[in-house]
Amino acid sequence: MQLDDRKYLILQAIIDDYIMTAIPVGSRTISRKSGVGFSPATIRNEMSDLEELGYLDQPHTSAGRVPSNKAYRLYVDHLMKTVKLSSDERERMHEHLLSKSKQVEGVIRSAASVLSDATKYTAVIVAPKLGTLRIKHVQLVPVAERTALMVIVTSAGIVKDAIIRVPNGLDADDLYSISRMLTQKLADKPLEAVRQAFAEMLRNAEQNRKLLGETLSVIEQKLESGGDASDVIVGGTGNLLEYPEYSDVNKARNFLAVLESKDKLRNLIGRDGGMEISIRIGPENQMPELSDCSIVTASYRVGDHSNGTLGIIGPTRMNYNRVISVLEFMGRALSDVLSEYR
Amino acid sequence: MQLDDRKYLILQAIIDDYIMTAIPVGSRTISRKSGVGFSPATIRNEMSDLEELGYLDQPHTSAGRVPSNKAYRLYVDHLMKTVKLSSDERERMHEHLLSKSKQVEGVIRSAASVLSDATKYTAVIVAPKLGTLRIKHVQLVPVAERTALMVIVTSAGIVKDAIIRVPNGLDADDLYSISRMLTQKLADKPLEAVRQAFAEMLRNAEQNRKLLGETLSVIEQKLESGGDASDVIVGGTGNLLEYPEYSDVNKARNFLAVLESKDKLRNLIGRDGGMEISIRIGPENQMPELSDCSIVTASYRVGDHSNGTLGIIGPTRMNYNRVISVLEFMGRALSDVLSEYR
DNA sequence: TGTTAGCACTCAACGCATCTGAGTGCTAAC
DNA sequence: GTTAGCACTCAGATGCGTTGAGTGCTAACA
Repeated sequence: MQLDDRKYLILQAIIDDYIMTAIPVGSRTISRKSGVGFSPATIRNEMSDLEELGYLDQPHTSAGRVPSNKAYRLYVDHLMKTVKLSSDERERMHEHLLSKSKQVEGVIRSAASVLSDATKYTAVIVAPKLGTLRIKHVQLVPVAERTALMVIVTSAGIVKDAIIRVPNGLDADDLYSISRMLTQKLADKPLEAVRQAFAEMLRNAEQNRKLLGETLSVIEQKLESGGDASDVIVGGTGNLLEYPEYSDVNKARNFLAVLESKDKLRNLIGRDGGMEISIRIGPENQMPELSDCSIVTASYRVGDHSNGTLGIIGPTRMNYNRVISVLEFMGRALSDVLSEYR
Repeated sequence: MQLDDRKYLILQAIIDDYIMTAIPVGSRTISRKSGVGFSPATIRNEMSDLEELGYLDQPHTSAGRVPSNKAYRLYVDHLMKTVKLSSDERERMHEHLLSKSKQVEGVIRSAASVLSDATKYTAVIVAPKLGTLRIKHVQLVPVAERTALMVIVTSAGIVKDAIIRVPNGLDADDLYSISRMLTQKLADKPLEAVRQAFAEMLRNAEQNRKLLGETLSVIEQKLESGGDASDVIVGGTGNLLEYPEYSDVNKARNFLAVLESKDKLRNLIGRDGGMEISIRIGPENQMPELSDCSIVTASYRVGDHSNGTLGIIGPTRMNYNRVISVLEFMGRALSDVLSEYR
């Protein structure tokens, strides 16, 4: 059996309706819709076919039909018609995005809150991986006896820090000159070159080998690691509770637990860096806790080589349409705002 | 009517029971408890008195009694017997606290997760206000045309940054020397002295007045403002859903909304800096959304003058006892770990 | 005089039967 | 190929009696 135009039409109508109402859709409902000129009986026949083809599920005999994940996949790939955001709304979002700023993290936070407000789902934004950025400045600041804080500033205006131990007998001035040396050697280099510079420095170092060694290993670790908890920012945590599919407290708790483990989230959201828009529906996101959620992600650019990810997590029956528009817009807006800082 | 020993005993028994079960307590239940040698009838009389005195409420005629906020207040002030944490448990918490570290923020995050795990409620930790810390280092790093990132490192190893505009004609070297100057003038000064130093610098500055002006105003703003969103860290968001009082989705959503607005949270948790342990029960915390929550806070020290706050938010029938023990312990532990960095 | 047994009373919660209506599948007519 | 008609299904709402934990009151007891 093949999908003809009428089947597409009906499937689309069902999905559109279910996305809005979350209640199983009956043949009468579809029949009444403008644009569909068939009687309930005809629709029923088609629905029966669609169910056999795996696009619809029926919770129980006397209920309407519910789109399957396969149906959503078809929907986002072919059926969905895209809508544009009103310029008014774009305006508002852009404004809100700039409202706090002054800090990269602040901008990202604003973005998360704009995203979640605009979509009514949960927003997650992952900062670009340090390893893909370039170092701008390294500074060792003595904070206590034999302890210093290492601050790394990257090209995107992202700042990372770590506490390191300092060997005896090094005073503030020593740390300053080491900082200057590190900055000179490492500035504007991509990760590969940084590693090379490390090796060279260690070879040539007559004194302070130990400190240099530790410093470099911390930097390397920062650059290579996926990132830390502050790189993942979540907005609209509570939004999911709006939806009937999460009125089950247990489900809600599972969901919140995922939102708290930033590492999982980073893997989930941050993984597809390159693509424009990525949509994962239900089980496609490989995570049993989120098997009835969909995740839509886009990316934003920071500088030339590096990008972060912004994403929306919502029920599989989410308003893909709108979510995609919002994500596309915010991806661009965020890129613009952040490259101002670069 | 006065509270005699027996009334205290019974009230305590009722509260203890209700804290554990969350179901209204009947006279039989109390009568059966070891330590209370009276028949249900006697208990009933006493309960009736306690209700008249405002310590107990009755959801409906044929239900047991529930402690009122007044009762909880009496409980935490006089009735509650404190328990000690097992050394085993202390050990485990301390270990977990050190597990990530390397960064002040990382330690605080760990602390939040330890707190929420240990209590099964929601934990909030507020970093010390910048204004109470001392500046260790100021650095202006050029990140783009006419734009620089200002990084401020404080004595506690806390790092803040902000984007600032740079007037035309200043190159990296200029920014470096200005950084050095700022660091020299501002290092180790408390807020008052910093302000004075500002004034003096501005008076003497022949060139770069504009940049200096902006820089200083940003620093001042950072020092005086309550802080930004990253200063408030929440753990165990989902824990509250464990409790029957939050099985109402609406309540849960309200609660989550409060946890998302970091400003409100900071006001709520960070307000009583000085006191050892502060307990606010229900309406005492002046926030309608949290009128059936209790908030218990303690503080941790960073350096000599400065302290942050750590707190637990839970239902009014929370296990005050345990929460207090855990907060006291973690307050000390956090102070210890963070002063290592100082 | 304080304590307790006894008893009638209350009322949320539970189980159970019934009703309702949205929805289906099938058949026969158009 | 489409549709009207009809019997059938079944979750969810509604109504109702039962249950049992809990109370308050009274009278007897130590």
